[in-house]
Amino acid sequence: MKSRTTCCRELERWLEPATFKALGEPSRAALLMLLAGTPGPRTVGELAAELPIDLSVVSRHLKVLKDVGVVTAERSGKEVRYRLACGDLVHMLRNLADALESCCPTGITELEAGR
Amino acid sequence: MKSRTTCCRELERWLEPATFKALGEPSRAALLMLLAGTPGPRTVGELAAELPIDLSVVSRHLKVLKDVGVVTAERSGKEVRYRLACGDLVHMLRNLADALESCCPTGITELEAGR
DNA sequence: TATATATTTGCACCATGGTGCATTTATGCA
DNA sequence: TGCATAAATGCACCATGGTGCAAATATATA
Repeated sequence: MKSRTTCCRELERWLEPATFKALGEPSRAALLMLLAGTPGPRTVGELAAELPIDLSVVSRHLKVLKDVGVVTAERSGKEVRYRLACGDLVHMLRNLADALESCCPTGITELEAGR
Repeated sequence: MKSRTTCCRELERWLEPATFKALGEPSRAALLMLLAGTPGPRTVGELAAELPIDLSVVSRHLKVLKDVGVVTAERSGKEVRYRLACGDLVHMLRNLADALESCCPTGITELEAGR
């Protein structure tokens, strides 16, 4: 098990507020699920067609997700194809879980969780 | 590997916007790190003493974290001891990571991550 | 160049929410 | 009961940000 000071550095590294704020907005969470729901990239128009919000708003949400590295964008002619950065996201979540687990004394944790 | 429809249900289950919104606020992220940084519970006053915000604000932030299950509260005399629900949080993060991984075709994912 | 389509950006509106101060509530003790 | 301490709540202020519409930009094609 890592030391407590080490786990705190790890926590600070992976608990990026901007990323969680990006994922914490319902419309953006819906976008993420749409992107995860089908293989391959999707255009802004395709995504907007499946949500009850304006295309321009979808474009802005995708920019937010791109800025925190949750999605990647690639222009293809007139369209821009957005793709979920699945590997990076999974990597972040697992590292954060590991960091938290390093911090929390397992015994107490299990007790608290009531299992 | 789970089917795509299954992974979407799992995603919807674990990608709770309220939880991520709670973690996406810098002051609350700081609270989480303080709670993870030392073993055992902390009182509102102790936590407020380590942050540049008013005690009342800390109290409110802790309520938000409690409402989404990130921390637990236990009154002990005049004090209220807040504790990180570490096990639940780790559980949620790992399940979310698994759901995402089930959705994303691994080959494409690895390519995107540039590894 | 002119036109059409896809996306982004400027703008204004408005809801949400983070903040501090003052007050209230909860608890323990004399 | 009265007083002191810890925490929560009411309130007002203000910054942030989600939203739609219109205009601007990017790209392909005639």
